[in-house]
Amino acid sequence: MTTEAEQTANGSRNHAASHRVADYLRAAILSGEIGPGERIRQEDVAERFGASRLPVREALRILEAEGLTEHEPHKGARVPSLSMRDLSVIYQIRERLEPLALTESIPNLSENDLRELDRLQQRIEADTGIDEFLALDREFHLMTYTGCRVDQLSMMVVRLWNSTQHYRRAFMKVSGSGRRWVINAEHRLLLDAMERRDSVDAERHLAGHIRRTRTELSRHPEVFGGPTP
Amino acid sequence: MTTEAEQTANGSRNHAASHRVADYLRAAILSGEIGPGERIRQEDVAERFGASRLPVREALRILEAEGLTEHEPHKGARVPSLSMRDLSVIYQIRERLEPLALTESIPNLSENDLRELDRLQQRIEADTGIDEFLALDREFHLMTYTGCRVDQLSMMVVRLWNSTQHYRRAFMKVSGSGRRWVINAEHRLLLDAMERRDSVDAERHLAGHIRRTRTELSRHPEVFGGPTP
DNA sequence: CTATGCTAATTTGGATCCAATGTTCCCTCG
DNA sequence: CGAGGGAACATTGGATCCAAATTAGCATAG
Repeated sequence: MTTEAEQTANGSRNHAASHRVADYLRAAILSGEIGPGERIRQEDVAERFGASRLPVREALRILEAEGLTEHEPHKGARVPSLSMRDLSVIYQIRERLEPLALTESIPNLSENDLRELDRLQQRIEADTGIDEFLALDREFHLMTYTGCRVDQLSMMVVRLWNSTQHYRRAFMKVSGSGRRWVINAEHRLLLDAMERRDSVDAERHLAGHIRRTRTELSRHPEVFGGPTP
Repeated sequence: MTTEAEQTANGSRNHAASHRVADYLRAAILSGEIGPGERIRQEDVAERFGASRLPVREALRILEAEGLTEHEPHKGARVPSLSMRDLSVIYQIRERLEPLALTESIPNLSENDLRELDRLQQRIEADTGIDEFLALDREFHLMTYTGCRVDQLSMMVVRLWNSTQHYRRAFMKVSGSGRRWVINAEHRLLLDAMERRDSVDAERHLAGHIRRTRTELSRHPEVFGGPTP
């Protein structure tokens, strides 16, 4: 599962233009280049992408179905803003879904995958900037689900990550780096359980990891004030 | 939550043509008119719908993102076939997600909603044909989630129902009507817990209901052989 | 008689053009 | 001076046209 493939939120290597545009826009939204509430004009995208508006329109329909954009007839597309309640429920969904994905994945992970996860965690523990941390953390978690062979489940998980990416960044910026220490410990416990192929234990650690993040997040309502003026 | 609105899998009353076509195709797939493995030709749909191919193309992108169709460049769209494992995992997802949606929903349900649910259950208990039963059962369950105000969660639930609709029909046809008795009892227990606003109990009954259906389903592998020759 | 390769027809993908709707800005009237 | 209306502009939605790719059918050679 390459980073590129993850972004597409589906395993198919469908490289029609609509999908390339969708990937481009998805990346722009995930990177924060396009923030919540911001509008997306079809012609701008078409021009920047060097194509006509048609593939852009199809791409916007895809993103709409993924929940990454909202549409109003004759008004266009914008990135939706989430409320604290929305975000909290999304974390509750993750808390129930991702352990399942993990259990589905663990039997299919190779020893090599596990070594790669270990290397990733070492890079996470190095003192990097926030953006690099976010990217690595995302890569780490999604990689633990690499072995999950059920497309619909992996897709759902990736989409949950996608729709919260912006708020995760805002959260990291205000919550300080004290949490990184906790996160690393939790990752280590998770990795240990995975190396023992102990699904039950791994599920428990993962659910706790997500639940604690949600709790911490709920203490920072200022995350919602900043980027949507 | 009207039946029509449910089908769209999102609360927005976005009645652009692409969405009307998407609704039309979705209904055709759910009703079994278009079965797994079957191909969808753009021009056919456009003609039958009295529009050009463009809205159809956008609609197909939407359905693709919803997992209701697969696409290959220059080959077109088809309804994907699910394996027994896929279906089983989808039921495991439902077993974890729907109880959450129920808990989110229960506090927001009016007394009137509950009475309506009761009437629905009475209609389910009447001895109807399979297709009517499937429609009513779907309406019943989705109605229990009416109070869930988190779009992403309701959307996920509806899509899980959508992607399994065809196999649920096939299952009912082979499993005989003995199960209906069990289903009715489980629905009654669920309704009772909901009327007491006991989320914990309701979650337990719902999870059990879904789990037992999955178990029963796994005893009927012939469901996958029939409709996809 | 079968297999392979070429050609023609079908179907999807993309671009441009036109129509419908929404928005903005300015002018006029109270 | 402010509010309301209208016209010009900007943006999205839909239809038709053309190009690219795949598939199917046929002919020919082994």
